[in-house]
Amino acid sequence: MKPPAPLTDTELEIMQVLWDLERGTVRDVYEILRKRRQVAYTTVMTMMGILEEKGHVKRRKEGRAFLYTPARPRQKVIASMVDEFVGRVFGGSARPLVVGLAKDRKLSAEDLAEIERILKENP
Amino acid sequence: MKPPAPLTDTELEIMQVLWDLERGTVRDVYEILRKRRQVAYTTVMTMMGILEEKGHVKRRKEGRAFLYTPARPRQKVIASMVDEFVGRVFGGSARPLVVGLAKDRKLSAEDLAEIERILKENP
DNA sequence: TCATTCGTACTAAGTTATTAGTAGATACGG
DNA sequence: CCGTATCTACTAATAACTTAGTACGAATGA
Repeated sequence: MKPPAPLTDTELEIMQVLWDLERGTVRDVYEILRKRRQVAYTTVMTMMGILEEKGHVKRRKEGRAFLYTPARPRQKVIASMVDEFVGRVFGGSARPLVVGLAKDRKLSAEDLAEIERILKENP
Repeated sequence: MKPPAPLTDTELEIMQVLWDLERGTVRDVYEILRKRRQVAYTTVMTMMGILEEKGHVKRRKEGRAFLYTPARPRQKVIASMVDEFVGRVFGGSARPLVVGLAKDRKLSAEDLAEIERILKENP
């Protein structure tokens, strides 16, 4: 059960759609993606095939087409992406990340309150 | 003055060394890098040449070799990497990022206090 | 002087990611 | 039944990234 290879940009883009849908066919994903940017149906299909090979999604036949479902919950995958990012960019410490966000005014007082609430709740 | 293309992994690795050193030759960077992992001198040189082409570093002749200096401060570059990451992974909102960090206990009460202090100081 | 060291420029190979086209099977509408 | 649409599998082309080798000039030192 080792975690799959990290998601590339396009892979992530498709996974986000799939997490939102919870499940979907190539066509489902394609129809959503094409609203944002030009992309070919077969491109989406290729990418979803790759996601399946890499273990990011499971698929089963559903009528004529495959129905794809995320293999791991969004939260877990995103968390490991954050870990990787923090490791690579900040040497593993989240503190300079949030400090930087605060200095650049990317965090509000409400965000702060929310963090405080979470830290209190999960002691 | 457009910001250069985003840093790739190896580029970032070298930039981190260069920001730490403030300036350095290929050999300086090479000697530090090779302590962490196997790498060829010419590989480091190639990468630093690419960093120069991309505008991430400046260089000038210093005796026989080139002396490289970062073109932009670490803080700015890292901040735009964070922006890109937050945009790509969290749709642009820093809140779910820090909330996730808090839930995963990657933030301490001290970190929280530091954020609070910064938000108060920069109103 | 002459071999060695150091540094650069140039070249190249291997990998991965991304995008999409083609061919063929299957289903479906009329 | 036949043409069209849909879906998959396979193939391909391009680009970027990473790594490192080769060639050659300049300096060094014995």
